[in-house]
Amino acid sequence: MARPRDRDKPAQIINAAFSVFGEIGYEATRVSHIAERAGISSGTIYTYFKDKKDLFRATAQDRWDRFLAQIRALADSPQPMRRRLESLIEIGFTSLKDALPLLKGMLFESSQMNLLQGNLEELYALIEKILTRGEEGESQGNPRQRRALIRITVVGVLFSVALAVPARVDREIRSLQRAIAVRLQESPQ
Amino acid sequence: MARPRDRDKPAQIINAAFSVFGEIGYEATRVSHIAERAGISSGTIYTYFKDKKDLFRATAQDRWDRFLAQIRALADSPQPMRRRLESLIEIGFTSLKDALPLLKGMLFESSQMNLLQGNLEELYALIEKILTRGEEGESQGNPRQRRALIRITVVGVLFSVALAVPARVDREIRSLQRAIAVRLQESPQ
Amino acid sequence: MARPRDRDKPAQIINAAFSVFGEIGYEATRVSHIAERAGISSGTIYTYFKDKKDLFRATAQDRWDRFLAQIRALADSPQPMRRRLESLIEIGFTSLKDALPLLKGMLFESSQMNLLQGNLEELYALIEKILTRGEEGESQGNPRQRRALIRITVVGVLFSVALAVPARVDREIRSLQRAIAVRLQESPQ
Amino acid sequence: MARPRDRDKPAQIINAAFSVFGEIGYEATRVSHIAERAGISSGTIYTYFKDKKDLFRATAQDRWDRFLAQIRALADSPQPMRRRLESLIEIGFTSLKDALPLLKGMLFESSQMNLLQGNLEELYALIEKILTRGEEGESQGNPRQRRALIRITVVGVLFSVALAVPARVDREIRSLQRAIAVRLQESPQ
DNA sequence: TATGAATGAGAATTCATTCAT
DNA sequence: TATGAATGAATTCTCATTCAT
Repeated sequence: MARPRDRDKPAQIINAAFSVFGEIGYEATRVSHIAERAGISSGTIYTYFKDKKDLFRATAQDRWDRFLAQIRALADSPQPMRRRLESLIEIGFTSLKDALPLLKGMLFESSQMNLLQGNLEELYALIEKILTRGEEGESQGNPRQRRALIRITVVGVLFSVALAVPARVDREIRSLQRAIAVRLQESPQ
Repeated sequence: MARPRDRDKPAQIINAAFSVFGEIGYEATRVSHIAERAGISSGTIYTYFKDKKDLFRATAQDRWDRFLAQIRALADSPQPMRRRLESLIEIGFTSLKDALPLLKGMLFESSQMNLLQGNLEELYALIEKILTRGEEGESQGNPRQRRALIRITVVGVLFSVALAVPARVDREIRSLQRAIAVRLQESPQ
Repeated sequence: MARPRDRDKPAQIINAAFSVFGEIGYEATRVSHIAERAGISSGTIYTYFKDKKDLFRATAQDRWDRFLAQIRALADSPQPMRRRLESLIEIGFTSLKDALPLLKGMLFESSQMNLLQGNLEELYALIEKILTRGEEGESQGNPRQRRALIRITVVGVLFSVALAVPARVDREIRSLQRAIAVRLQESPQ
Repeated sequence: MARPRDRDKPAQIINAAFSVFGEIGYEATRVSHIAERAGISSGTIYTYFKDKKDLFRATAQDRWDRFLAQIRALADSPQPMRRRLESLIEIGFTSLKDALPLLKGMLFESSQMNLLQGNLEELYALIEKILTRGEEGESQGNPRQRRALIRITVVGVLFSVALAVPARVDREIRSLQRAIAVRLQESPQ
């Protein structure tokens, strides 16, 4: 039962980092502030993370991993297409809302862009898989074009929400979600 | 009698700022570096701009103004719809490529988001005008939805390109441009 | 009649300097601010004065010269002693009031004055207590006057010593100490 | 577990500050110089003091507190009046000598002191002349002492007025003027 | 002479990181 | 391991002074 004393400490730090980075952004965030919120001393952070940048990376990765795990499961699920699409939208927007602080506060730093880029690539691939699996027989237009539209849509949704002023975030999410849902139904896609 | 206030100096500074901010981002940019690239002393910058933030704002605004001027002209042009659409895509992607350093290096700072947001609002409105003018008679689906799709598409293109690694920027632009063009032709829009 | 064009310019500058230095102190005064108040450009000041310090010196000297001219005249006047004393006090206090801004604004670090002031108040009170305690029965002249004399003496000693050149500090202290001691013994105080 | 917060560090810093401020004045003092003299890094100063001004205030207050503690004890001591007076003078001058650097270096613009000093010398001489001319026959006490009293009085009046808050300047002038006038009439001078 | 745009040295302060305890 | 005091590098902006006009 006795879990090693500090098994949870990194997670604890990451949670604190997530909220602080999310609230005020990478540059404005003080390591000491994260430590305070995690209920530890700032020195301790350096036991688990190389430096502030590393902590950020770990924090962002942690959230992406959770999100992609869901999408991956979906990509492999035996559900029929239409259901998969609905789930994709559902999961996507829910996760987005959840991870929004991170996206807003942290990813708008040029130094962090690469991080985002890598994760998006995997997401694009998963979505493409979701959208095409089971329809292999039928050529649905140019695949390059399909991929480009996926990219535009994913990125467009992501950053539209990220750019929204806090008071309008929920409304924006609903609005975009509806538009996407409608488009998917319309298109032969 | 004194050296006359150089009318080009602000532009000269803004150009230097544009390139430096664009290359390494707002936070990493040193005012002294901008001065150096502009071939002036750093103190001179403060003759024309209140502080670093003000210089950034002026730089970003300068590029947006050029871009929106083109889009505005287009929105008012008497060309037929199809031609307007082509121009929109043409101008949009050309300008985007031009302003990319700014977008990449500068706008990914949470403090700068508001700036972007305001400018985008006007762009959305202009694009909507371009897409709907002359077709007033026909109700083209839900206007809210149309606006949401415009937002997604504009933001999606903008940030997809911004996120692309430098070596792939041109390819990405071409790819997205083609996808958008095709979609416009397909949709009854 | 045609007075050389700029005969008055130095005086004009000095008057502006007097008022600005007097209002906000030497350090806080900007050369450009003096120029502005004098209605000239800041560069012009350097035609007449070597630098800011020199301008200050000239300004202070100008006022002292006016003041000392009066005192000098008095010292040479054939009036009887009592009349001379009255004039001395009259002139002295009138001039002091006139030159006060200079004294206040320039010779102190204005920002630090409050600090000194507060502490001195307590010191005055303590000294008064020391001088009067146990003699409550006997009214020793006007208490206001006593307090004024305490202030003059404390401040006089303090700043006389502070003004002494380092090599003379000890001598000055001894000299003042002896004078005070003698006075205390003489006065019924 | 961490290096315990050094209880003497603030005092150590204050002592260094006292000497540096005292030697070259507030404005000329560099925080880095104080740190160097205290044998610490400049950053450490900001662990204990908010900023340079706060450090100055603390330094000045520290010395005043020591001084006033002595005077306070004296005010409450059961000694007979004459003894108290002697102690007052003794303590006052000893403390003054001790705190002199602070007074000198901080409360003046050190650069301006010489200016004032030179002018005062002439004023002292003139006043002495006014007070003694025509009375040459009669030896009026010790001339050194007379000069010392003149100095104390002139400087005392000057700086008392300079220290007064603006709203009280007129009242202070009247009060001091009256006290001086009365004293001159009383003394056989 | 006068102007005022340009210069550029100069300094306080912050905060990620280290390391003595 | 945890702590948090200490470190010290690093950067913006001001403003006295210069000098091209």
